[in-house]
Amino acid sequence: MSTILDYPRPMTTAPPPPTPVQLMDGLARAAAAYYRHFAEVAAEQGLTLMQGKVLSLLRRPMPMRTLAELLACDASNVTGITDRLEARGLVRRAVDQTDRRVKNVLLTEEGERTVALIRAELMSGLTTLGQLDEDERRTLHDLLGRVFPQA
Amino acid sequence: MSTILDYPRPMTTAPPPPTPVQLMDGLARAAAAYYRHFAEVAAEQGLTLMQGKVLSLLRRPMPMRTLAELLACDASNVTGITDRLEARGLVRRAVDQTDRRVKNVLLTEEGERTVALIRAELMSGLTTLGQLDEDERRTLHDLLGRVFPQA
DNA sequence: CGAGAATGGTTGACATACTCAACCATCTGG
DNA sequence: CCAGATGGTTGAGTATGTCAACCATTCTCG
Repeated sequence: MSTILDYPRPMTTAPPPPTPVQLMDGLARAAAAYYRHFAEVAAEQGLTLMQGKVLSLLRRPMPMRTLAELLACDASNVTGITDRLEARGLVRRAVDQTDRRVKNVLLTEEGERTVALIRAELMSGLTTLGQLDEDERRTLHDLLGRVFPQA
Repeated sequence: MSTILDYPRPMTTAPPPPTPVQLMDGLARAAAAYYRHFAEVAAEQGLTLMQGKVLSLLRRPMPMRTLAELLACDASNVTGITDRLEARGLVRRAVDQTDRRVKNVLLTEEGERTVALIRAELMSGLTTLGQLDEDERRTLHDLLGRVFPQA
């Protein structure tokens, strides 16, 4: 059909580049799909999306305030989420010894187990990731890092 | 053999490919950053993340049920969100003529204006996207499409 | 046709997420 | 030592989210 619109391009068939709008749509779809998957995985452990997020962030203990910044939400919100996680025995508050205002949140054994399950299920559910070869994984990682720079 | 999809790098230093875990982390960071940005843009219009999401989905009128599927949430949830959007005059319910059970949600003029602002601000805020060249945009779009296939 | 099942949407009850203002405890800098 | 900054909690209020129960309409099939 599209015989007329051709213009000189490399011998390999290069599809037309996506418009910025299409790219933005792609990002939106990807982000939505990621969180849909994450929410499902968290739900398997009886957790909400946010509870799963917090557990995932706790690779190392960190103050409530830091969690609030990472989640981009109010500190009082973190209080509530942490309350519920603590009530389930997945998390613990430990008063910081150098600054007694600070409460460090850390995973309990049970919390470690749960987050390990979540991570495993998160990976095994995204089978498409495993279908990328090394170059593609490197490229995707690099491009995402450039579009969404660290911090 | 896919020479055009590679971007230039010195032959000697091929950075190590990211581990699956690192890649998953990259996806998590990107998704979080995307929604943080989206939420900020929506907030500029006095809207929540979900309200902004719904407006963005309404490129064309669609039944409540379809919205619920796209948002991956319960239909009764969509009722609430639509109620609030309708109360602000951004959206309207129209009974479908072929199936009178169905209510199609559509943007009002005001809703169109608002979503246009959101889209514009969403783009102009992500300046990093504009810094990718054509090949990189094509590659990113392609890889995202493969990791998160359309429906 | 007509009775029952299926579907789209709303309502009500309830848990969670989220923000804001007010507040206490602790720390920090003159 | 005191005034202000900082970390966290509480309380009020709204939004989001699920579930069960419920109409209205449509579909299925005897």
